[in-house]
Amino acid sequence: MPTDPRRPLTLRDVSEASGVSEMTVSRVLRNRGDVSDATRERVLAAAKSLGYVPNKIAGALASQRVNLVAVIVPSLSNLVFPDVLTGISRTLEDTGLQPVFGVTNYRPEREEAVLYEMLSWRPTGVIIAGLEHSEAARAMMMNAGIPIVEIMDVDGEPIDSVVGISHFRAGHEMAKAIVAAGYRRIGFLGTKMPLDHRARKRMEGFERGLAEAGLKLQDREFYEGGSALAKGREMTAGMMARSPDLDFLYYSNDMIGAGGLLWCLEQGIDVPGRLGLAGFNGVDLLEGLPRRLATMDACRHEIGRRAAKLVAGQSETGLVGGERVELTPTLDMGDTIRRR
Amino acid sequence: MPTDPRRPLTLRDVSEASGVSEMTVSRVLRNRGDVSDATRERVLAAAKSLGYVPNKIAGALASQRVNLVAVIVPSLSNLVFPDVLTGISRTLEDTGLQPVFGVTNYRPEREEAVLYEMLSWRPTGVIIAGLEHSEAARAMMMNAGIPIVEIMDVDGEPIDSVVGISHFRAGHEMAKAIVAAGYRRIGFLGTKMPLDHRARKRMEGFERGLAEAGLKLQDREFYEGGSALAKGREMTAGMMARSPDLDFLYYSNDMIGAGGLLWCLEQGIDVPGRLGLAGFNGVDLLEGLPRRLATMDACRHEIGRRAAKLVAGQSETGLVGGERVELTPTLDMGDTIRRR
DNA sequence: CTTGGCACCGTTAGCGTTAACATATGCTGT
DNA sequence: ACAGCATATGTTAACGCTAACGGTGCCAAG
Repeated sequence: MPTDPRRPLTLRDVSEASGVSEMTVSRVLRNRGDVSDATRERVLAAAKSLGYVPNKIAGALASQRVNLVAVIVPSLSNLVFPDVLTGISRTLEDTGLQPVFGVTNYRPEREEAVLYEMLSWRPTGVIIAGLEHSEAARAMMMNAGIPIVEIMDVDGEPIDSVVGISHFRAGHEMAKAIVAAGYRRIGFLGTKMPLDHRARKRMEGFERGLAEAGLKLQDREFYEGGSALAKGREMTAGMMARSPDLDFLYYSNDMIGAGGLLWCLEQGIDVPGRLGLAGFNGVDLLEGLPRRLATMDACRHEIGRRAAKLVAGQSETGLVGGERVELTPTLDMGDTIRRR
Repeated sequence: MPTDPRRPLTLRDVSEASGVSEMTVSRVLRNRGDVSDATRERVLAAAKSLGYVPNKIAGALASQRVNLVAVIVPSLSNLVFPDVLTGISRTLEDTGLQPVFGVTNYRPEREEAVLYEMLSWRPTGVIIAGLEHSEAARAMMMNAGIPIVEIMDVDGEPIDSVVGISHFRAGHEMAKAIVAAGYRRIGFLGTKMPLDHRARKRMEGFERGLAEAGLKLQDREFYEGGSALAKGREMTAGMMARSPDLDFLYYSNDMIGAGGLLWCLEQGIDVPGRLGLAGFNGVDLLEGLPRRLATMDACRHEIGRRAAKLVAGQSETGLVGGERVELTPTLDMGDTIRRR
């Protein structure tokens, strides 16, 4: 542990070193109120030479203001979230607000714990993934008296503001596009995560879309754990062996879709003629595959950006609180859905 | 913004509601000191019904203890960091410590700002990527009087503890393996990031390894921005057009390596016979490619885990501070380096 | 010369919690 | 019965900072 020579530095040390009151030092360090240039210089020099770092704990307590924004996401392995966080981080960069991330691993009790912990730091706002929370979590957010922005998903009752896409509609649109392209015997491959509500809603929307065309899923399979690309391969092989007459596979994310695509190409299957494929997310990581997988953009950066703007009070609609921002995911037909 | 009915709740509200002193409430909520079961019940019930959430700002100020750990990384787009953060997050989960993430975008001035901001919350420890920091940043960490753990890289002078791998050595080992496999005309493809010190060190180690065998790089190319997979493709095509006699390509990360691999396979190039390929990172995301790219594991989870243990004071060596943990990346020859 | 205003800086009183100590109550053993 | 101790609760004084307000000196206008 590096040097901790004397007791921790306080404003008083800087004030003594520069011969002014603590209040003046505080003013200088926060750029607030009038201070002559001469004293400002002196104070800054003293602070620097001492290596003083303000104590925001005390500052926040005294001023009742905290520049932290709590950001709660289920996972960092799912490629979607790092992107959202990046959007948030970038947008907050020049607002004086600082994001504080917490991860729940898709576990409601973890979410509750992380939320409690974060609220106890009295952040300026909360950005949290999803609309499904425990009763206690909802109650905490309702009572916090700060802006709450639920992100990713708009299918449900928000606590305050919400920024996201309709996953139900995303699935629904995809189903319509697939049916319109003439595919009829459709299989679904997804994750075995009862708590991933967005994946569930996409599938529900998808099935609804099929139903409207008088169709239903011919086969489905779910996986958990392991590398998505490899799983996509395996599951595709398995499903095509089991249901060889399928003419379309809808994957719940791009990674398993890419695995499936690679497998099909190796097998010499005619994609998209004999078999169509689609994923979800618009993971640009995957640009550069032999063929562009059909997908739907989840608007990850934009979600992060808009959510951050909302907590920063820079709403693009001028409203305050209770805002609903539904973004529209664009369908990218790629090279794996045939054009008629 | 959700209801903010009355003024914010404090310990006093809970104490009045339960008919005991604030101190007793505080004791109950922290599980510290003796409280009779009867009062404990009463206090908990009151706190719950009021929806009280403790104010850690005040608590931290009074107790001079903060359960936050500052975690500073350059980026979240680079697949490596989400993995490290996941390791940290998981390890800290049952220590009562809470990670607080900050992102610098590889910009030293950003790093300095984020660090200053985070230190001003007086965290219990700091986990920060890399060994290269501005003078001011180093000074801040030296004076913070808390455990500092620099991660990812061990090639340099740590401030306090360090957990990582030697990127120089990683490059060096890879060069030796490639040479041993009989390749002689070698090209390098990497990122154009002067501030990505680890990539730089890998390349230096790599060149040294070649030099020791009397070889040098025949060609090199650097990219920035864009999708890594697509870039890998493009750059590989470009380089092979320019230097058709190359017999090995070393990529600074697995994503561009994968792009290159896909391109080679499409071109019908004999990999690894005619042309060998290798990347870096051991991104398990990529398991499932038609062929397994040779790579070197960066020990991402383990780095996160060990670093978290260190700030949590659970050093695996029993030492306190100033610890150096060098992990050994394992070389995975995959299917893209020929075996003799 | 006064008056008012402005620029600059200091004083006072908390912010909500906890450490440390003080007090009250019951119980044990002799 | 009463010291002696453990258990259970209360009281007081910080923690380091900032909001709010109060001076002081100086200058321009009346």
